Parts: sequence; structure tokens; C-alpha cells
Amino acid sequence: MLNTKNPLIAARRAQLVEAAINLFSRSGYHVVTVKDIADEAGVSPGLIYQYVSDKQDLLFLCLTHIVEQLKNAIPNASEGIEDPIVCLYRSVDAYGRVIDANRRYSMLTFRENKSLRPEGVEEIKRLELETNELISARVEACIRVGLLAETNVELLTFRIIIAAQGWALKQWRLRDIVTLDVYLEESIHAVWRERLLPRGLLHYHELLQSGKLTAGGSNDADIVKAGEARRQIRTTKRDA
Amino acid sequence: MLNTKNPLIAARRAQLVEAAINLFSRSGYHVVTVKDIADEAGVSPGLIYQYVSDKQDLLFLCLTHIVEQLKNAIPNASEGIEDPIVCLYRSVDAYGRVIDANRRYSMLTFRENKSLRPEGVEEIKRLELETNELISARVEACIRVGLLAETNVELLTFRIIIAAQGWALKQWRLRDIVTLDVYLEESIHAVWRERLLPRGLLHYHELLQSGKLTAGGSNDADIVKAGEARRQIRTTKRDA
Amino acid sequence: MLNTKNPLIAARRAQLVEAAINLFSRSGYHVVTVKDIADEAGVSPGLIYQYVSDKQDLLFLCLTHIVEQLKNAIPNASEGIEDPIVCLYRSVDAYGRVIDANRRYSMLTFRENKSLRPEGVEEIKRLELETNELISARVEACIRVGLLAETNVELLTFRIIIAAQGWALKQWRLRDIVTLDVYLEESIHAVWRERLLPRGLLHYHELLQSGKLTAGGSNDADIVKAGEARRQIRTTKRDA
Amino acid sequence: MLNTKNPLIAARRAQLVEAAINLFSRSGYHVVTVKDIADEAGVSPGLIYQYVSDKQDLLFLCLTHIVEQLKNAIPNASEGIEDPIVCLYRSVDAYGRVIDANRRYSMLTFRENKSLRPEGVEEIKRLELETNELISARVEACIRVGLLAETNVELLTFRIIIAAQGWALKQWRLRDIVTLDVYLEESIHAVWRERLLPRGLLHYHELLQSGKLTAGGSNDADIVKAGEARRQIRTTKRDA
DNA sequence: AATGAATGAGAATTCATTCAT
DNA sequence: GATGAATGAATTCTCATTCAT
Repeated sequence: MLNTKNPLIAARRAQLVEAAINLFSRSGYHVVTVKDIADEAGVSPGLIYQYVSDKQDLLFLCLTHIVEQLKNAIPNASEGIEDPIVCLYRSVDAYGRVIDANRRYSMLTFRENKSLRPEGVEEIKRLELETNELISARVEACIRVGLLAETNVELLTFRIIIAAQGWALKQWRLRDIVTLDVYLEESIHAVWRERLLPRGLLHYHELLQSGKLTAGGSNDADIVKAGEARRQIRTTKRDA
Repeated sequence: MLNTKNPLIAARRAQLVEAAINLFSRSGYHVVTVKDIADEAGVSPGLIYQYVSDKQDLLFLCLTHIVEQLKNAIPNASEGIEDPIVCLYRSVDAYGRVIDANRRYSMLTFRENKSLRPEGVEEIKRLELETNELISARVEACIRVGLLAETNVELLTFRIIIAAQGWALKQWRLRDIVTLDVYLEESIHAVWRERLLPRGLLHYHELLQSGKLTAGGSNDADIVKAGEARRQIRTTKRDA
Repeated sequence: MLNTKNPLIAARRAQLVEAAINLFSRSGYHVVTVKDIADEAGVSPGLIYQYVSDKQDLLFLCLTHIVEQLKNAIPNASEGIEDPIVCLYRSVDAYGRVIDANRRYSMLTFRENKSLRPEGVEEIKRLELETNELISARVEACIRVGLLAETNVELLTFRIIIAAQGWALKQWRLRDIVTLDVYLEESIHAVWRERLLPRGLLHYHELLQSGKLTAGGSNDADIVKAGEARRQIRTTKRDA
Repeated sequence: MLNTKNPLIAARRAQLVEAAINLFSRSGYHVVTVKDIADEAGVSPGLIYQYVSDKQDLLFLCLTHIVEQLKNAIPNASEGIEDPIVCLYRSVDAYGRVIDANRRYSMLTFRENKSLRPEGVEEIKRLELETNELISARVEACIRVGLLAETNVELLTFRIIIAAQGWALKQWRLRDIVTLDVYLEESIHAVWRERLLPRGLLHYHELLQSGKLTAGGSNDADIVKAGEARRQIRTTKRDA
């Protein structure tokens, strides 16, 4: 990960990961050279090897970084929210919107998995499952209070995640036929909405009419923040 | 494509594509060397360049081959079937099962897209859209006779395709929590089943009880045949 | 050489040499592939190895063929001529005109020498010296009868040959500043003309005025014949 | 060219050109591998591509280097000389002697021209014409003051140049029959000497007797210096 | 801490030559 | 005699990695 006691190491790694994600997502891991990354990061090739052990390690850091960002989006989106439906809605919404904001980057995670060492692959899977658990927990909360039908929770979660990642995967065509908002409603949220029990459905419509789902549903702020953070890192490194 | 007037060229290309798909799906395009492919195909490296123009061309042939196989599964599965629901069910079922039988290979199509020349990428997209149209046509037939609710047909098709491809994408975990049959029902077919109008739902349950959906629903024969064909090619070439 | 008892072998070799000379002189020995030559000759690559031992052997046959053609031009040009000055004039003239007619081919001989085995190089040198001797003999005849000043005959011959080959070597510029006829007079013939003794000079001018040098001086017929021969070979092979 | 602001680049290129000229002139462009050049230069193959774009570029640098050296010999030889005959004599002499000192290298220029890209060929021609102009200028000076007969100056220049290059071209035999000094007098200088007007001839013989032509005529110093320079570069690089 | 010149193993591709048909 | 498919050694060029400065 990027977290190290040493702040220089953390900063350098962030800088390198930032550059590498950009290039890897644009051209693919094998096509991008270490020199390319050094240039993009505004450092010398030799420097890179003082902060990561090799190119593959850098890829690992990139994928980890991306997956963790996806994961972080969920708690932020549902912080302090009591209503289990709103909590689920916002979490799924946030996940979908972060995927959208990082379409290219999230493609990296399933495109370049093979380029990782087995341990790396396992670590990424572990992180992805942790992310799923956040969604699963919110689904379970809804089931527990009788709003959502009993079901295989992990499968339902995967269906949501797959629908969300499908947005990135099929961008090349989807963006021509629907907006993100429509896709979220009709494709991502639809997965759990269709399993609402009568009581859940009623509650859902109340929430909808009272605007409690849409208003700030997409906490744009956070997503923008992520973008800015990225941009700032780049700026900093370029100054250096 | 692999179709050429010249039977030798067609056979050699099939042989090379066969070997390449195996290796590419195992290790990724860039990691596999032309020498590896030659060894796997049991030929010399030089020979490859008499049948494909370069390594990238071979990747293109591989992806084309895979996508065309997916596409071909659909008409075969619904041949001579009148009932629009059965027709849709079998087509989607076949698609899902071919994905399953070629999990690794179908991963190739979205993993190695970037490794293709822009024209190649466009061609693959075109083929994928053609495949989608086959599903779309069956969805529309159901809507036309009032069994399925009106909707954005292409989006619905994409939801189905994404759910099916998700099975390959998340194999690493899904296979531990559900069987293919369960996934098909609960994740892939669910997408369109939930949009059945009352009349459609009624008809669907009749079909279900009369066994018209499940019996031969998965025409395993064809899928197995594909596998055998592949194995046969390899055997033949190795004898030579 | 191309002379063999077997007429088929001779014909095939001629056909191959013809094709090879064309290609070698256009693109250079190493750039031209055996396949290229086979295509140009209208035969299969495999066939070539039944008539020459390898590619280098074919180059040797080409260079030999070219040098022999240059050599043959000289006796033809002075056949049956008694006057030593006329004999020398016509021989040198013929040599220069054959060089001109085969500019590209004669460039081959000094360009691709290095591509030959040592024995081949020696053989080509031998042939070239034999050609020189033909000129030397005619120079000596003029000296013997007191028309030309005593001198190092071989050096004088080389000066003539170098001047003639220079026409091919510097074609890229010379053709823009002088015609072949002017070059022959002012650059090639000048070499020996300037060594004419007073009696020789007198005789030379008489010959000039009586038109005995210029009239048919260049026996165009032979040169054209060479060209035709070449063209015929090519036609024949293309029919095959 | 070898001139770059960056001294490292200039030095490395000189080192590579040095090695390449040696090998190319010994075995020919296509026969020499990049690995050979790297070994000869005492560097790794990969390094070469940091200083030249490809093998052909290196050939171009070689030919350029050789032609420029020939060109440079002329001004050096006639620096500060007033007498137009002496100036012409020394220039031609220097040219001939540089050709001799670099026999093999100068053969490269007409042997490997074909291996260059069209632009490269044009550049070499341009440099060669610039060299010729230096001789032409000295010829014209002699004509202007009435020492040399009016004539096509460029043709006369080419005759001189061809005679000089002929020395390299026919080394294999000429060295057995004449010395360089004899060849220079009888073959190279002869070209212009024979066009001296009576006044010019008189002046020429005066110069000859007063030793103004021969004494230091061949400024051996410079030629030797060129050789040493080359050797020094090699030594330097090998030390590094 | 940072540089970037240097390395050299390894990749894609070509092509002279062979040989079964 | 003729073919052309097949071979595989050899070549050019790239790029992850190292290390002297």
C-alpha cells in the first residue's frame, strides 16, 4: 500500500502510482515502459526502483489503490444514515458513481490482473471481497428488518457489483444509449429493488417522493474530491 | 477470419488460433511469445508468419474466433422454435453456457482488447453488437406479442450480456457460492424474467411446469461439440 | 559460368541470372531474397537450388556474366579491322558503350564484390584482367608501330577502364552535364589520344575526317543485340 | 553528423562510427551485425540505440563522416597559397592522398550507397558535389588567369575525382604496378596537366624545378593526423 | 536522495535452404 | 523436374534494471 511511516516514501509512491495508473489505463501494463512512467511522473527511471521493487510491484500498488478507492466510497456515502434502504441506496449509488468517475482505472483491475504475481492477485481479490462485504452488510440490514426478501446475499451483491462494473466494461456502447443516472436506476439499483418486499417497496416509494434518495443521493462532493486529490498529486510532482 | 478458400490456410490458422487462445487466456497476450505459440501448436516460429501477418493479427483472429463462437451459439440453440419465450430463454441460456464453457477465452476479449489495432477493436465491437442483436430480436419478439413489458431493448440486452459475462469475470468467487444453473436462473434469466407482463409470467410458468424450458434447454451437445472440435484440431496437427 | 553441356541447365541458369541481375542491380544483393528472384524468374524458390548451389553462387554467376559481356564487346567491335588506331578506338568505344548500356549491372560488379567468397572475387578479378588485356593488346599494337608513345601499358589501360566505369559510377551527376558521346571523346578516348605521337596524331585526324572512326564507330548493332538477347530470355521464362 | 552540442553524444557517435566504418569497410553493411559493431566499439548493443536511431542511421553517419573528411582535406592542403597552379596541384594531391589513406573507407561510399534511405543518398551526393566544387574553384582560378584551357569545368573535375577514386577501386591490381606517387602524377594530375596552355605549362615546369610542387606537396602531416585522430578516438573509448 | 548512462537478456520477425510430394 | 510448405538460426531492436556519480 501507499501507507508507510516514512512520509517521503508515501508521497513518492503516490506520485508514481498516479502516473502509472494514468498510463496503464490508457495503454496497458506491458505497453507502458518504466521510462514512460518516469517521464509522466517527472522523475528519473532509476528513482522508481528506490520506491518500488519492480514494475510489477508498481502495478500492484496501482490496482490496490484503485480498489481501495472504490471501497472507501461506500462508507463515506452512507455515513450517519439510519434508514437501511437509504443506506443501501446511497452505498450502491456511490459505488456506481465512483466506477463511472474512474471508468478507465477500474477497467485496469480486471484487465491487468493476469500481469500480477499470484499473491498480488489474491490480495486484490481480498480487497474486492471486503468491498462487497460493505454492500452485503447493507443488504442484510434491509433483509433483517423485513424490507428485502431473503436471498443469497453474496450473490445479490455480486449481481450489483457486476452491473456496476458492466457500466465501465461496456462504456463504448452504453454511453450512447443511456445516461449514468438511467443506468444506475434501471440496471444497478434494479437488481435489489426488484427484491423489495411489499413493505420495502412502499417505504422505497415514500423515500423517493420525499426526495430522500435523490437529494444528495450521489454525494458528488466526495467523487469530485477524489478527482481533485489526483490532480493535486500530479501538480505537486510536476513542480518537483 | 479463419475462413479462406485455401483449406491449408484455414486449417493452419485454426491450429494457430487454437494454440494461441490457450496460451493467451492462460498468461495474457504480451507474456506469451511467438515461440511459445509455435511450440504449443507443434510448428516452427517461422511458419506462423506464413499464415498470419504478425502476432497482433493472431490475437485478432483469436478474439474474432471467440466472439463468433459466442454469436453462433444463439441461433443453434433456438433453431426452429416458435414460442418467443422459449426462444428467448434458450438463446440466453445458450449464451450463458457458452460463456461458461469458454470462461477463460471470453475473458480474453475484454482483457486484450487494448492490445489490438483500432480497426481490430472496432471489428470486435461490431461482432459483439451483432451478437447482442440476436438477443435483442428475441426480446423484441416477446414484447411484440405482449409477453414482456416495453423497455429499452438494447439496454435490457446489455444487462443480460453483462450478467452472463460477469459469470466469467467473477468466476474466482462465484463458483464457490453458486452453480452455473443457479446463476443462470437467478442472475442472467432474472433480468428479463422480472419484466414479464402478467400474461407472460403465466405462460412462463406453464412452460416451466411442462418442462419445455429445462428439457434440452441447455443444448449441451453443441457446447461439448465445440470443445471436441478444438481438441481434434490440436490432435490432428500434432500428428502431422 | 552459364556454359554447361546440358542445355536445360544452361537455359535455367541464364533465366535465373537474368532475373537476379535485374533485382540485384536495383536493390542490392542482400536486400533481394531468393523468393524475389524466384518470383521474378517465374519459378519456385526450390527450383533455384537445383541449378545453383546457393544464393552466393547465383551472385557469382551474375557478376561473371556481366564481366564477360563487357569482355565480349571488345573483339566484336574490332573484328577484321587492320588499322591499329581504328582498332583501339572501336574497342574502347565499344567498352564505354557497353558500360553505358549496362550502367546498373556494371555497378554491381564493384558494389557486390564483398558479398562473394574469396575464390569468386579472384575469378572476377581474373576476368576483368582478361578484359583489360584486350585493350592492352590494342594499345601495344599502336605503340609497336610508333603511333602511340611508349608508356606503362597496363596503367594506361586502367586509366581508360576507370574513366569508362566512372561514367556508370557518377551517372547520377554526369548525365546532367554531358552526353555519352561527349564523355567518350573528352574523358575516355582522351586518355590515350593525349599520348599519340605526332605521326599518330596526324593519322588520327585523317581517320576522323574520313569518317572512319565515327561511322559505325559504335557498333550499335551488337549493343542492341545484347539488350534483345536479355529481353528474349526474360520473355521466354515468363511464358514458362 | 557527429557534431552535437552534447559532448557525450558526439563522443559516443564518433566511437560508434569509428567501429562501424572499420567493420563495414571490411565486410559490408549487411554482413556486419549491430552486435559486431557493439563488440568492436567495446559497448553493449543496447547502447547503440541511444546514440543512433537504427543501423541505417549509423551507416549514414559513417558515409557522411568519410565524405566530409575527404572534403576537409582540400582546404587544409591549399591554405594560404596564392599561386593558382600550386593551389590546384596541392588540392588534387591532397584529395588523392586522402583517398589512398582511406582506400577502404572511400570504397564504402560507393558500395553502400544503396543501403541508405533516399534522403541519405541525396545528402551524400550533395556533400560529394560540395567537395567537387572545391576542386572546380581551383580549376577555374587557373582558367581565369589563362594558365589552363577553357573547358567544361565540372566534367574536368569529375575526371580528376574519378581518376582518384579509381585508385581505391582498382587497388587490388594498381598497387602491384605503380606507386601512389606515380599514379598521382600519371593518372590524376595528368588530367588537368594536359590542358595547361603554353604559359601554364611553362609556369608548371618552373614550379616543378623550384620544388614548389613536390616540397610539402603532399602534406603528409595532415593525413597522418587524420589516422592518428582515428586511432586516438578508439583508444579513448576503450579506456572508458 | 536522485540521476541517467549503460547493460544484456529476450522479443518479433526474416529468409536461405531443405525435402516430401 | 518442379513445387512450395516448413524449418530454425540469426538479426534488429527494446526495455527492465543496475550502479557510478
